[in-house]
Amino acid sequence: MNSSAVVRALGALAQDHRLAAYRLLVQAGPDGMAAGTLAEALEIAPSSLSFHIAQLANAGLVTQRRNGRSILYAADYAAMNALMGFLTENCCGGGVCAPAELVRQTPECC
Amino acid sequence: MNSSAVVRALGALAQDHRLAAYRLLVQAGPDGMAAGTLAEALEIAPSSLSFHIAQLANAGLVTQRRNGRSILYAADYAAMNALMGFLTENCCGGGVCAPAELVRQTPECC
DNA sequence: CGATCATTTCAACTATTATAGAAATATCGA
DNA sequence: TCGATATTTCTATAATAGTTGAAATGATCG
Repeated sequence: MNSSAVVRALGALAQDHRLAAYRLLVQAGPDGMAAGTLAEALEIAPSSLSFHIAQLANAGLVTQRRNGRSILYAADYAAMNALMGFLTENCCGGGVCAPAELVRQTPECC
Repeated sequence: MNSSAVVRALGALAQDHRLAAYRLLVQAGPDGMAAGTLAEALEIAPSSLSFHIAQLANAGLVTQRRNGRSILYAADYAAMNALMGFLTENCCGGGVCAPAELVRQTPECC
């Protein structure tokens, strides 16, 4: 995960509706949630949800798949791990901290 | 750290120059770096640096103190810890993961 | 196939963000 | 105090982001 991907991921999460949507998806687990359900839960217009969720998807933070007429979105836990790794791996000049250990100890789901 | 503070922190980091500045400060350690030094390292105008660093400071990610004519900025590791904690603490419905353990195992510097 | 449902794309507008240069503020050294 | 240095604030401008409603796309069901 390079700097520009990290900026995109951080920017994707740096908005009320998108952070809320992402957290709903994280809680929803691997099954994910339909776009319409998300829009309803967040109380925003379907087109707004589409606009925001596209940014989360573009940043690689969520995946999408079709199920009948609905499109289900789900959090990508691996991307979250990579983001967290990047934010820690370069700290303290790289010497003192042990980011690899840290990530390894993180449960697979997040 | 509430949702709006997290959005502010993520937004502060979600920009090339600011992410680069923040990482320089993280590497610089507690002594920090002068505003002018940062502007020079990032190759941006002093006024631009001032604009960006103010957002990092407003988000609570960096601290500032005066040293002679210079103003030294330093990364606030506690804020970084809080941000990381928020991003993990609500995952998996709160049941499966062990974020408290995770944070505790993180070295104090990051 | 035609009607319906779910989602995305488009268009138009408003608000926020990023940029650079000039002016203002604050500190230090002579 | 005066001049030099460091940083911030102000001003103006260009670019990006967020919102809504309408139209278009894609998939299902009768």
